[in-house]
Amino acid sequence: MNSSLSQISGPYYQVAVNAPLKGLLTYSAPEGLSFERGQSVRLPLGSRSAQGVIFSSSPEPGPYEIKKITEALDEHPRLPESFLRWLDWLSDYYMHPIGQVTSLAFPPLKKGGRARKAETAPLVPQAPMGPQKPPELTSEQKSCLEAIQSHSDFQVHLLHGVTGSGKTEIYLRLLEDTLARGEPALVLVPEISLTPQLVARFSARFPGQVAVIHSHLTEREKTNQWWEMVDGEKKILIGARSALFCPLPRWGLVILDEEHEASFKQDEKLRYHARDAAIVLAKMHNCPIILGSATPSLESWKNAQEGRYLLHQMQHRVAERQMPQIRVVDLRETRRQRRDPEGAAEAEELPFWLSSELYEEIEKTLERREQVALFLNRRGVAQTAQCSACGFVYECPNCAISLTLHRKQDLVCHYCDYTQVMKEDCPSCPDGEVKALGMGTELIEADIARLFPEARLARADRDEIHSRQDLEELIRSVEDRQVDVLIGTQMIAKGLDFPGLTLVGLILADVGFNLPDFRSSERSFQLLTQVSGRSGRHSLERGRVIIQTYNPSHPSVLYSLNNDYAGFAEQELAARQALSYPPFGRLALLRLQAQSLVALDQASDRLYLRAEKLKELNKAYADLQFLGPAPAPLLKLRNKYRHQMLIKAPQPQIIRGFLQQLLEGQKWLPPGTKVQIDIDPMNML
DNA sequence: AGCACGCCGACT
DNA sequence: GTCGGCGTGCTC
Repeated sequence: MNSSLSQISGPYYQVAVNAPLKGLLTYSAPEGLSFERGQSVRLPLGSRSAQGVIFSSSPEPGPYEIKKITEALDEHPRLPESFLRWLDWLSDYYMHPIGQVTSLAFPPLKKGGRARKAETAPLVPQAPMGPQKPPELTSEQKSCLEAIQSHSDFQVHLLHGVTGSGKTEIYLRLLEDTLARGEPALVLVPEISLTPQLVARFSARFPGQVAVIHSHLTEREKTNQWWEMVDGEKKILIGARSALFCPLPRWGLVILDEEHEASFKQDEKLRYHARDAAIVLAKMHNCPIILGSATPSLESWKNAQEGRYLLHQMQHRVAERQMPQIRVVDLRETRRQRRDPEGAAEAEELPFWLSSELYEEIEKTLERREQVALFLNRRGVAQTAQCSACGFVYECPNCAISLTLHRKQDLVCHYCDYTQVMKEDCPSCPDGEVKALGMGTELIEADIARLFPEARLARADRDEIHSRQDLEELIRSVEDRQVDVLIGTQMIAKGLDFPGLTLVGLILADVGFNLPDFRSSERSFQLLTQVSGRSGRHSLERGRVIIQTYNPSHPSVLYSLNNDYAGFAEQELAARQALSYPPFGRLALLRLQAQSLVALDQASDRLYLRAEKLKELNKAYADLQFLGPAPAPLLKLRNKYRHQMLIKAPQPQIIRGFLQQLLEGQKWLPPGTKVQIDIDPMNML
């Protein structure tokens, strides 16, 4: 589209208003005033005052009683044409009200605007090392960089580099080019890896040019960073997915690191995928976008294989550091040996979750005064607590899942944080006793403390690490070698880079192998690869990784053992194709929610009948399949019952058309029920 | 999302 | 008799 679109002339204007309304609302202009597309205005809405953005104009008022726009909000930037088209795309693709999508392009603090309070501490950490000279590039890095640099227009580049291959240095070089052209750039990373270390590395190279936006900043801090980018005072915006909505004056380059991360998908309100949204944003603004990962999502990998994205690969670590040596320990074998009378002595000594192989490696590593990290993707001391007589399990009253046992007999729901105290006498049978089953990070910590009393331990999980500051402190103490053994969930599996870390143990790779989700295999492979990648990133000596599992022949284990991403992708893509799961075909999830099961069942029945009829009557839906509605894997979550319907089709437009017709006129919905739509869902629970 | 309207329980 | 609980419905 062209700039003539912004030359709109009233007298009536269609405005995207911050309210959950399907379309735009029509307003008139105050006498003598006219507006442009993309301009922000304040207007009356019902009995209150709201903000909106002008999208178009019309000569006719339409069949409503028209109200008058109050005033133009001139301190806000006029949103560029390409940005407005991107907002429109988001609203349409994710089926979310345009006004609510548009409201995300405002700074969090509406009042006060640019007026800034002096910041107490600099948000962008100063690099402790001071300005640094760029390191020499490896030949792999050089050729990737040159291949990317040869495109100045829109192009999706998939940068596939093994852990430690120096992807960040490529980003920095590309940002140098962008800055030299005087253009701003956007760098998106998963919230969890948005640590001061990462920001410091960028700001060391580009002092005074970097702004950050993430969820742990106060509204005032976010607003200040927002304005510094919008006003062009800073040129590089590093942020979590919400930074996409900062209306920069231009977009010269978009970088999205760890592109496979599921956390790029927002799981509430506007359920957008930051990767897909960023690609469309780059396309609208005709600028290149770099997707980086050691384990690309299968969606991106297929796009690269088929030539829609340009693939750039780096298969070696920098400075001739070797990939870690990975050993798989078969826990079935460990258990068999310990049942054997001759192995009984060992069984006395070692906790059930610790193989002698891992134990010995921990011992050797500690003797060398190097660091160990142990990962287990599960918090608490036990998975659950169960009565040995009647099988009773404590369940969360809000979420219908079993509670996890933490220390001091606290039972905690990991979905809603409900807590209660466990009583050892079984509440449901006269003489039963409730005992811990399974394990979690707290148990690992207690056992390691007993086995290695000299070692200094630290635990990183959501029970220990509540704030960004907690995480910073933990990272610093590991960097300063105040910690010998770090025990954690995946919170520490990603992006962290500790020079002294030479042994990584994955306690139980199997957690997650068999979740009711077609992506569980891909997620396991990613986790195994990311976790192993933490080991020996800086030592000349080869890092070591021990993976404990009951499924040593699981493809995720076998392929990550050989560092064979391409092999894994090939077999996993074949499996997906057989079931027409993404990236072959598209999915959407329609979720029904209600306080009562009666209302929910009624809603489900009506939805099913409507879906049947719609599919029958419309040839366009011949290739579309819908499954359910059926109880969601978590039927009850946060005190709401949930049913869901999974919709599969070859193209996303088919699904959207179907959903639009299916939900038309929500009169059929029983009172008290709500519908939620998730396009391209990542979380099927 | 807000905000008003409206219809039932326990309070000065 | 009113104050206020939050279910329901609308916003150009």
